Amino acid sequence: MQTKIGEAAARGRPRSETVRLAVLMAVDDLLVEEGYEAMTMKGIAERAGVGRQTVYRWWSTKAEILYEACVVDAGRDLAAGADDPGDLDAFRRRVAGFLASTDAGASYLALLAAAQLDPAVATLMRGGDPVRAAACEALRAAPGDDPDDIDDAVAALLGPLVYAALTGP
Amino acid sequence: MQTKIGEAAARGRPRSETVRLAVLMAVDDLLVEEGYEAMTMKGIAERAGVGRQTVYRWWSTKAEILYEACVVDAGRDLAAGADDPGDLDAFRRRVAGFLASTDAGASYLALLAAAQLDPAVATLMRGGDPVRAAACEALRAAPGDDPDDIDDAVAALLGPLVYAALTGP
Amino acid sequence: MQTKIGEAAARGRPRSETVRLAVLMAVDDLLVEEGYEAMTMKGIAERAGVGRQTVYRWWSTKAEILYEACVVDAGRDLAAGADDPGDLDAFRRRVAGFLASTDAGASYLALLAAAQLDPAVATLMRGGDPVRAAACEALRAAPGDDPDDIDDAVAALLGPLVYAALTGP
Amino acid sequence: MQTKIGEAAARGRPRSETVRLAVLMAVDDLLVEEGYEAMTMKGIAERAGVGRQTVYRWWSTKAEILYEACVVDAGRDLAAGADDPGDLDAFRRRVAGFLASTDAGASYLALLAAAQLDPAVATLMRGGDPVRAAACEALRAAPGDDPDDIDDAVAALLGPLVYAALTGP
DNA sequence: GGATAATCGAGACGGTACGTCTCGTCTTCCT
DNA sequence: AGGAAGACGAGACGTACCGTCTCGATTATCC
Repeated sequence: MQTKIGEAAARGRPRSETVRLAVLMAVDDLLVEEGYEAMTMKGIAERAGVGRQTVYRWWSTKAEILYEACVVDAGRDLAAGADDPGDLDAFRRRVAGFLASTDAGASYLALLAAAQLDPAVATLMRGGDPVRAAACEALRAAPGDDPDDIDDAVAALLGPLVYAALTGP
Repeated sequence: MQTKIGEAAARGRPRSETVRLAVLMAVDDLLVEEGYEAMTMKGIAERAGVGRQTVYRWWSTKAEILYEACVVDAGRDLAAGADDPGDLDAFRRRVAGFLASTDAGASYLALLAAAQLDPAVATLMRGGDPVRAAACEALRAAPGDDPDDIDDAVAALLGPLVYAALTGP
Repeated sequence: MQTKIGEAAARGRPRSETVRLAVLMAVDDLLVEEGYEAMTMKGIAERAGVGRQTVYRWWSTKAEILYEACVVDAGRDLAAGADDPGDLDAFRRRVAGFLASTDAGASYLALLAAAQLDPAVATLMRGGDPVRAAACEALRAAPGDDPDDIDDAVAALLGPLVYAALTGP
Repeated sequence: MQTKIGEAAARGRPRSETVRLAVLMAVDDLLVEEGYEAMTMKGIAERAGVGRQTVYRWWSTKAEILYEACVVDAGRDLAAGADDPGDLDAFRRRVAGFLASTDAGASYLALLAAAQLDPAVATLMRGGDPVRAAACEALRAAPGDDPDDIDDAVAALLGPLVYAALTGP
């Protein structure tokens, strides 16, 4: 197998995909078992059976790892049905299910909360919030006049769902 | 009269109100200056000019301190206007201003987020959420039929406001 | 009851002899039970059933308390037999028994050690070492020419006994 | 050949000899400057320019560090002359000089005292007392009949010297 | 096929917050 | 005034995790 034309030749041992997946799974598991606050870089490395430096080589913080683990699954879980692109009520039900019942939903809520407490995480989430992106798309596809302020519309659509998930049991 | 009847005589040196206020103010200041995540019990004690053990004697975690600092101000800032008890739009504006512009609002958002990441904080907030309490009261006073599910009604009322505050700038 | 003529009238509540004895007994007990290092002012006060400030009012350190508890008993235990003032072998046996078998002996060894580690205790012991005093008296009463250097003579007399007690089981 | 047969391959970063020596020197210095009682694990780490955890990784207590610093030097300082193996008076002079004038001698006296106050230190010293070991060897080499009780002989030999050093200026 | 280079597991390193302990002082009420 | 109770500022305790570093071992590409 050859390297793609135009790519710098990758010298040295290539990154282990096994390690990447082991870390992402470890983060998912630990979030459920211990919660975000109790989760540590040390614990993640040990759970994944991986050296600590190896984790730091590819991610800077636990939030970054969780974000990567989250976006992969969020696309799948959220766009799952993809029933009627214009049905906002169906989208609402899908988001509610995502937040309440999936690992990726729990990760997303944790990241949303962490972004509130740590500016570094806020920067991470600012650009690529997968749920917000899905909401924007659903709003665009929905019939009716485009709202004046997209932010208000998203808040009206997602706000009650997210609030219920945050304060719910 | 020296001590109230039925009250145990207070033995030993009484708790210093000065210290209590210094700690609450320190927490308010540090939350604004450094953020919740960077705030530490050590830092709070030093900022308040108080021994570390003295802080631990009265509060277990920074969340507990912040909660006490928050509820005191929340009642004042939130119920301030109290213009028309039945005007939900006025209540919405008041909450939006509280979340966006007051120290107590910032504390409240931080606690809401921290509750998502730390089960201990969740327990703390479960019982006495001052904003939720105000929302329940506003809903009760508003004209119109009482909603079937109070939780849904609160989510519809506060959700967009809180979501906007969480994801806003 | 009246105050003695020529003495300043003792105003206020007089010092409680009960408290003094309770503290001295507590120190003796705690030395045996927990050892000198583990003994604390707080622990002494609690064991004696006495306020902490009350202990500090009359003594500055645990060494001072132990010293007072020691000298009272040392005189009794050491001069007990008082058989033949000139018999150095009898004195040796008496000292060995004192160091090995009495509470006051244990206290004395602890103070001797503490003096080595803490200059404040060293100052305390410099002046009034009860065992050294007894040894000097025994040497003076013994027949034979007075030694040139009293320090050497005391070291020759007490050294082996103290060393054995220090390193013994 | 890379690793000796039967030896486990040393994994991870090897222990820093620089750190070990820095800590031992810091202990020696602090004992002289501040005394044993005032010496703290925190202070040792700071003086050595070393993390606190690094000290705890290799030693449990300040006594353990001092012991390691002491035995290294004691062997050198004590067996230095080694003039006539059978000359007990020469040995006495060597020990007296060791106790009075060397850092290792001061460390030894501090450990001897600490062993009296703290059972953990006593256990540490019980096995490997370097001065006692030297004394046993000197006695064995000395002409004359072997004593009935080695403990008595050591006490007679070292007792006066140690006692003088303990109570001296 | 040997040199080069980046990855991996392991773990020591300096640093810092944790929550607990005792210190010695203080402030209150009670006797 | 003495004494018991207990809050106070201060600071060391031993532990945990932080992020960095330095090892030996492994696994790829390049010459």
